[in-house]
Amino acid sequence: MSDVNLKTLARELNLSVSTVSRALNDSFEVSRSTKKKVSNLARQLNYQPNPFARSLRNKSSKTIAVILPEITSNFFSLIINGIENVARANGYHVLIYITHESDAKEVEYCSLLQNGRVDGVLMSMSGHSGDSVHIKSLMARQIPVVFFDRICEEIATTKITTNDYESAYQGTVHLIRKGVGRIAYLGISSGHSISKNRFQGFVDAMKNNHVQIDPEQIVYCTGHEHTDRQKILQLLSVPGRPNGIFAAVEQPALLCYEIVRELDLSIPHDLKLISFSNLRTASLLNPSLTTITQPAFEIGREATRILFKALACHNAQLDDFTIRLKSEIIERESTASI
Amino acid sequence: MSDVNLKTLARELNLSVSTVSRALNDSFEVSRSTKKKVSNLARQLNYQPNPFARSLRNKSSKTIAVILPEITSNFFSLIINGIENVARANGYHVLIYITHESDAKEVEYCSLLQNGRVDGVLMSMSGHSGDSVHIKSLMARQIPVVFFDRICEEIATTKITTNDYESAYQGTVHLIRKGVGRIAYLGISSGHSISKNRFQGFVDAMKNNHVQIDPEQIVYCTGHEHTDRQKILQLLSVPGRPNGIFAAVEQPALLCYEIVRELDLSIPHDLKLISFSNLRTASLLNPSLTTITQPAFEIGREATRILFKALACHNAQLDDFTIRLKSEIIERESTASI
DNA sequence: CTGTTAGCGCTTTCAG
DNA sequence: CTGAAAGCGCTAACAG
Repeated sequence: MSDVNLKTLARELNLSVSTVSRALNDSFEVSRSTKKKVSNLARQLNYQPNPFARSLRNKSSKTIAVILPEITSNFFSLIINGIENVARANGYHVLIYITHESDAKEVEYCSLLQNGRVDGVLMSMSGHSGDSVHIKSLMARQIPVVFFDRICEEIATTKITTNDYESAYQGTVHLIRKGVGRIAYLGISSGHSISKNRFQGFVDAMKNNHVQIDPEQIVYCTGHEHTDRQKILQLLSVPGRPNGIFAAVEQPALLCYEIVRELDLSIPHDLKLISFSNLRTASLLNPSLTTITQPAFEIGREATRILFKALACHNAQLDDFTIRLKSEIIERESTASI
Repeated sequence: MSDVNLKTLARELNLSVSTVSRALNDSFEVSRSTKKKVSNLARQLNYQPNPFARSLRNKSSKTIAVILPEITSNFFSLIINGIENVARANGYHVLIYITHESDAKEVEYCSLLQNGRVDGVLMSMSGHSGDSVHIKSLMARQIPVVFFDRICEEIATTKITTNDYESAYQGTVHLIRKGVGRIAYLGISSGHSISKNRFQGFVDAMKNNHVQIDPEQIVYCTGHEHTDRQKILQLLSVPGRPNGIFAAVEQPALLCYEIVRELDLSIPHDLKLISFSNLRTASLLNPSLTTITQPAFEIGREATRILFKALACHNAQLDDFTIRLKSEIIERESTASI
């Protein structure tokens, strides 16, 4: 660590520490000429204020935390990109915490942030438990929290997510319009509002279009590849197997696609797929894998903007409302089959 | 921010601040009973030490920074995953800075870190300029820097990367063994050691196997999709076009694959591809897209471990050497054509 | 075993 | 316009 601090500068210039501080902070009450002298020397010695002394004094860290379940999906890394983008533009630093879908880690990280390490938190819940005292306790300490994507409905704050119900509905209709009669649902088992909304969108679309839902063809994946593979294999191996699949999450969709290849089904002729996905390469994967793509970068940016608005107003209470950005249904044109 | 601090605890328990501090730090010189009392109250009031006061005092932040060119590729997000993994296991926090391939931002971020905000830095150079004073200045201030992937050879510190020369060599041989006669090289224009090593591996493999290199078929992409598309189109449109492509970077390979689809070439029969890639979905993309896959997660972990070793020894100087983890050549089995 | 005190580097009254 | 001094919350001598 450098030993260039205010005292160094003050000594060198025969000024007091406070004057130097004021000069660097561009205070009204310091002469133009001293300001010049100070800032010149500061630049020359490459002075950087000690962030901890400053945070300690100002009770503000110019740092925010992102807590999210994973990072190796394109969706979340795009979100981080958006967050970093806005944060840097505001001179803020970004701490990253990955829960790997563990509730316990989420609690641990929240507790780590209880004492001012960050001015605010952006969070996508791993929370399968539905418990949220750790978050409430964070907010009780005046640390604003904004949710993105996997929001927590029971907490009164601002939430950014997508129009999951509508896009699931539209996506299902999309399959139905293609004349697909036996549509399976591929989701993951979790109590997230997101899963619920997507499932409801699927169900309503089916009902409103008088397509029957076969309970056997509603598959909840676990995230364990082996188990999920069995489930999907079974789904696709029986005689009355589906000829369309609506996947509410990306990972099972990819697994499904792999299995389809192994079973040597002909896509898209025997099976049409639509999936929530932010894979940039989805278009390369298969012409029939129509995607419901969420505006990830924009989600990250918007959540961060909202957080900063609160921070700017001396931690003004965040209003309790949900912004739903629109997902886009992207259909591949090609009809090549594999 | 919470107002539970050492003073609060001390007042409540009729102890001095220093005793409370010692008790919480599990010092030798405090009785078992007071330790109990203190830690009980601390837990009860959910006491969290103020990180800034601590950092200011200890001159250590328990935080590291990751500076890297981008995050939305699977490769880099896997690396971050590895970094976070080791950092958290050591009780460290992780700050993220994305340069978006901009040298200026890299310089800016390094300067932000000059004054103790972090104890160490993990870095993958965007540096196209080859300039590295900003990094030297960081190290001059006793902040250890470990490079990963895009290392900076002229800086004397530890570097973690992969055996790029060897795997490029092997990859090329792989194509040659398949009987491919006209092999194009797809890279990006940059002075990175990585690019150089991969290119050299390609060249040497070609020479040693007496396959001629056609200068027309060495294409350097820019990262601008439109330009790159033109270049690749041209490469594939001429009569004596290549029947094999060695891609030293993932992005041009994907672009290439897209174009191939548009041109309706038959893969793998008319064109065999091999590419450096960490796409988890590469196997789904195409059976012929053999990949050279870098151990990204392990790169992240190893770099972080090495950094911590230095931090543990009171910022012991990091030795100047390069660790080269092995990439894996993964060939898809299927022979289906698109 | 415990308390007193000084000081990390900074900002901000309060006095000139 | 500038300086002296206090204090943010913590740790670590030093003294009992």
